[in-house]
Amino acid sequence: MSPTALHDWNLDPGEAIALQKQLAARVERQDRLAEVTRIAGVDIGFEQGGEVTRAAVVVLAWPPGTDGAFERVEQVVHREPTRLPYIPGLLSFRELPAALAAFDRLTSSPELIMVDGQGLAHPRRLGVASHLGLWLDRPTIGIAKSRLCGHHVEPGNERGDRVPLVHKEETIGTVLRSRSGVKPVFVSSGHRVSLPTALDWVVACLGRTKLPEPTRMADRLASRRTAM
DNA sequence: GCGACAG
DNA sequence: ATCTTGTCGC
Repeated sequence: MSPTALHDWNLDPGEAIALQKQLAARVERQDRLAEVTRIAGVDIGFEQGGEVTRAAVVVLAWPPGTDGAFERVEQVVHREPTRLPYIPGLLSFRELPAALAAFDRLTSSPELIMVDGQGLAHPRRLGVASHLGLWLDRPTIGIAKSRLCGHHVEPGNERGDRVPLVHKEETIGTVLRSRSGVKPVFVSSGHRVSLPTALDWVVACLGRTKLPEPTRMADRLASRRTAM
């Protein structure tokens, strides 16, 4: 475990859940981000039938060019043996070790990080985006392609339409129709970014695609076999 | 006890 | 997440 590490990663489910409850109290839900000039996108993919975990981090320059295109400043792909199976609610324990190794190899310092997965929209308010933000002590936003917990009505069918995601009397995120006619995405605060601000950034990074550019590019790097 | 369940 | 071709629609 590194000097700045919050905890060890070799925990059984019971210990992991207890740890999440402790860490959740340390997640900052208010805005506390520096001026943004670099935005990172993170995603994890698997190879060899799941035996190998592949973490991808892409850093884009902000703002995009006049043509709307984002300049790719840096990218890192890290592979390592998969350590745990997927357990709903404990995703970060399976994916973060590889993601952190990828960040260790990153030379640039993005002021904002967008993660493929939930942030506060988690049963114990510690989705992978929040967990990563806490560990790196950096602002993060969670963008998931499906729901983990909470309830919501169906958002309008036009790009930009949104409805709140509520869990136990609390608004934990926003269900956003990022592209008309396509399944909505679930946006939530990760760490040091409020929900309104998180939504602003996601919308600002949206092309004509469903996913914002940072995670969309990380997605391709993590899932495709071809070098990009 | 019976469902639900990020990636 | 991943296994996988063609096909429907803007």
